[in-house]
Amino acid sequence: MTTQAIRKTRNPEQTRSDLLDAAYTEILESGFQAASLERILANTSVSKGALYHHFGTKRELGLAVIKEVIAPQLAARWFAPFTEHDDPLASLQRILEEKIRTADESVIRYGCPLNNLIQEMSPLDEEFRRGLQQILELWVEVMATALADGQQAQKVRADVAPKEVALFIVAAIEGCVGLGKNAQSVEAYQRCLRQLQLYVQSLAA
Amino acid sequence: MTTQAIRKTRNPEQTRSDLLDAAYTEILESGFQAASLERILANTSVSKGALYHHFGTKRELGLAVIKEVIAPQLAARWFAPFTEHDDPLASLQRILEEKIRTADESVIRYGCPLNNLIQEMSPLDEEFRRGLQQILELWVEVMATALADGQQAQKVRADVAPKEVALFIVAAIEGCVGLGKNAQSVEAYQRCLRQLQLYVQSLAA
DNA sequence: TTGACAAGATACCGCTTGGTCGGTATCTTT
DNA sequence: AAAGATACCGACCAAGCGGTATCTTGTCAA
Repeated sequence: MTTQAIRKTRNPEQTRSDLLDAAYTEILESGFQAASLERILANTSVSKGALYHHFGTKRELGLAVIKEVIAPQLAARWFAPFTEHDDPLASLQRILEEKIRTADESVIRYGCPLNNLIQEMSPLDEEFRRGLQQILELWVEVMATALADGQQAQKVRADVAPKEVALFIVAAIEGCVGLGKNAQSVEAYQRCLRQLQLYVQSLAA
Repeated sequence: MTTQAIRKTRNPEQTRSDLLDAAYTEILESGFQAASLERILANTSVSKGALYHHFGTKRELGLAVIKEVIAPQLAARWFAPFTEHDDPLASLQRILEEKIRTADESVIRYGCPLNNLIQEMSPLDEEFRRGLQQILELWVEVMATALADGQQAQKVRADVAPKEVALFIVAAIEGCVGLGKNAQSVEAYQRCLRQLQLYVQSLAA
């Protein structure tokens, strides 16, 4: 009875990836709970049947976005640069400098996707929380290791506790993004990160 | 036709205040968008008619929660202590110490109501954003003034920029709460605040 | 005592939501 | 080429949502 077939050729991986991308955007704009499947579908021209073929529930889709979109994105933007040099403070300063330089409307408008989901979902869904926590722990660990290495190389003060300081720096970063987001001010975000730079500088041996 | 009248005696102010309290809790637990009016009503035994007599829309209720519940609460817990002494760093250390000492499950579970609403609502509703921003600006201003006073009293390093540092400290606080919340760990929250204490200490003249 | 209005009650509405289901088209395997 | 599995389609559904309309009742000034 039903006439269908808009998608002539099949491409399940592409479909799945399209859904993840659209879901990521929708979640970034509206949060997870308020994210509308209909809107996601409208932005992908994927049918509801296809969606529910790839993901069992909205929740599964959300979890997949965390693992397959947000985690890699943050890894590329924040973790990777640490492995490049042996002076962690210089690396961190460079990362922060880059963030300050490239700060624009889009970052300030929707903030950090990780932080957004933490505030919204971590008290409501244990599996969401674990997914987000995994990213967070990796981030802290990468930074803590870098700081410890820096201590060995005599470039970081001996009295800093790598794990604690790494935790604090991550917290400060998320805080800066959050404040910038509410002020809707790229400049406030930059001023906040500048103070973080000064703090990082104070860790030097 | 309708049999009614559960509330024998009237008390409009009490009703309003009950609604604000219940809405505050519901928003804290579910976020604003996912907050259910029906659930708020169920927790107050107030009727829908009464709710819509006091508040025109759900949105108005949310804005009232920000102005009449969250703002005073934060003022009492974070701003007020500053006015008590002339050494801002000591005041801040004392506040942080207090937060570390009294940190418990409930703080860690739902996080900071201000930060929650910022992440969720500030990109979606300009009036929400302004309401939240007002609280934020007051907070930063109180702290910046205290720092500037501290500089006059030679208790704060002369090279710190009061406004910028105040902004950073607020960001760091929100960040610490956020991380503790996702880790669901009072201890992580405390460790994070301890590093903030060390930072604050480093501002001393 | 009464009239007017504020406060509160409840049934109802349109709409969106996440999710289901029977069916079809394409791809892979044999 | 037949068969079976995978990918996809879209109409449909119950439930919950915020909001409205119409009503009753408590309060208090005149």
